[in-house]
Amino acid sequence: MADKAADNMAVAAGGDDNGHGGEDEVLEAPVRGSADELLDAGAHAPIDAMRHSTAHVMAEAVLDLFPGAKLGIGPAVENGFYYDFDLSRPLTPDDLALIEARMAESVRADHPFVRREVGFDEGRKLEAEAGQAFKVEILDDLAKKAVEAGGPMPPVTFYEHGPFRDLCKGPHVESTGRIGPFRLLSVAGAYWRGDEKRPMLQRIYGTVWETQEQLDQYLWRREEAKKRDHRKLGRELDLFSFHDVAPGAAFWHPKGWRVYQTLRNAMRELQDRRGYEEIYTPPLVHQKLWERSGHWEHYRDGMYLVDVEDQWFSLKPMNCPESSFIYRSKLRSYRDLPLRLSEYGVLHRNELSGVLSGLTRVRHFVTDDAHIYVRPDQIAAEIEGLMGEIRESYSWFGLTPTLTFGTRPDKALGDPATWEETEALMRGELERSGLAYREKPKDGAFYAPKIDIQVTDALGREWQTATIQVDRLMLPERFDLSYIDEAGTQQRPVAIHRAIYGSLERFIGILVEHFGGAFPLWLAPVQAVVIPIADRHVPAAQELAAELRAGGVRFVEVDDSDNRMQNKIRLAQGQKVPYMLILGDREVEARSAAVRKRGAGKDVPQEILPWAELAARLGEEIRERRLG
RNA sequence: GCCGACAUAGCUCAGCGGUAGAGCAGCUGUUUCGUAAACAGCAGGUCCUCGGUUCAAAUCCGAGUGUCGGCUCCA
Repeated sequence: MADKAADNMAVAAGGDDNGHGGEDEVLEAPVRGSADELLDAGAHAPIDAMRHSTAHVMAEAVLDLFPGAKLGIGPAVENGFYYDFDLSRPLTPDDLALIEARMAESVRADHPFVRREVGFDEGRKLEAEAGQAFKVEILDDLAKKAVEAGGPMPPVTFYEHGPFRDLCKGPHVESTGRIGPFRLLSVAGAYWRGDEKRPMLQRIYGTVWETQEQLDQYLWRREEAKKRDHRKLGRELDLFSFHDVAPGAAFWHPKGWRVYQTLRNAMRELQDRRGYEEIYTPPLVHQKLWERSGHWEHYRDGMYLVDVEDQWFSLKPMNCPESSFIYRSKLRSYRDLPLRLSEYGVLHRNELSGVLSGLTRVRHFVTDDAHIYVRPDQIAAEIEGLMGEIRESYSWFGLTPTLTFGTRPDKALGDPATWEETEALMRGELERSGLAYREKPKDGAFYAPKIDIQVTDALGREWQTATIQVDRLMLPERFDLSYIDEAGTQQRPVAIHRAIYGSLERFIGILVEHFGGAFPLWLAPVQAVVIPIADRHVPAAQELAAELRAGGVRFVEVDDSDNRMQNKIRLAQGQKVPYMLILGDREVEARSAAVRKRGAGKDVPQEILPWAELAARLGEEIRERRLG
């Protein structure tokens, strides 16, 4: 923990993670895999008791099939359970089927779960004799804790069913027969106690539910999530690709880049309205800047270094230090504030190879970053403005943001009274914003309280997008920022780090999955396809396309292939194009088009609209960023 | 980075010691068609890379790279 805190202390201006991939600086992370946590398998809700019981049954099956297997821990988790094992060989998917079959036998046998409590020494002896080294370790930790607390040795509880016994706090279902329909899902490596220095165990994940219907529903949701996987849709919709010559960096295809630009332009339009000014600073920056910001000392491993004439430069992992150079490029008056500098800077972070994943975890990305320099008395008003920006921009996607307010951690820098003052301001604005928020005490950055933005997508999955931090210390102090107040004296400004989308890459990944590739008209890379029924209708189709473009529908295609109309419809459908406009003799004659709208059911009567009206309607739908 | 799995045509996949296959997409030709796949032909591959075993390797072994599922990390 101490090391971790030290790292964070040194991050200096580096505070704004701005939502790239994730999380915050955890100063007070719970000790993972602590003995208490290990024993208390999280089985509190009734369904969790069943999930945890299923984990026991799975351990029984594994022990049966792999004599000598050592058991790690096996808690209930969201939607299911897992159990960690140390086995003589790697598991294969075929093994899962075998284990499942063996589990089914145990369920049929309907063994009762029996709780047994013994003295500490006897319990430890039982596990030691069984060769369960990990369990012994858990017990020794418990004993150590008891000694430290000056208390007596705790008793040890086991749960037994049939031939199987496990160190466990419970609770469990009555008997194995009470276990509902289950399915083993996957095998993965997991460090013992989450510590990369400890042995790697094999973790089997499974899911179990009260009813077959619930299991089917869950498996369906998994399938649906797979179908919406942005990596798959990105290929199918020709949005982007990845190549081994640049791991962790997307190659944006024309259609993907349309989405990217549309998204960025929407934010630029909002920022113009809100008085932001856009800047651009160099991506390659000298070592001395990173020394000053603290990155050099503590994040060098995560930075891409470039040797230029025997001097070290780094591709920037964040924008804020450079933003401060522009702030300091001239003397600032209190009248200049708030100064809102936005930047779509190209950032590089050398993420570990194993964590890369599509657009959601990349090494090269761009954030809709901004640094807002304000006087202390302007903080509240600025936050209020930011809350409005968040509410508005997320409404473009039909997403409801949830905010998480992280307050002063124990190891915070600076004066607690100042912290409390800032927090009170922020809390007040959170309340007033009407947005849903939860407070996570002590979850702020060590130099600034922060607000994280999360969204829940159409499948109910939560994603972290961006972060707002009210920084009165790091950027202002480390980079010695000042302004001249009414009295002519130097004052420190406050720097608000903020992003709304966070990483554009990640945000597009989320949107692709949220919409399942069916982007609303304003965001769609192909907004309309004009489908001439026969070749003789092609010239009219071109005319219609031109009229639509003139009306503000930028991305219109004419399918003049010699496919039959049916196939053209099928292809456009597969590309999830919002509007198909079909032209045959009747329509050309009347200068109209048959409108086939994406998602409209068969029972909806088809509209035939004049070209001019179509252009006007679609143009309006785009300008208003309607969701369709 | 760690554990495991995977890598064959643009895509989805089959082949698993004996000179590389399908469907879709592509190209060419025919077809000009009324709301989710017209017909025919052609072309397309250092079987991820490097090394090894073997008379013979897409296939077996090793290393590397990338991807996927997790773990750890995430300024």
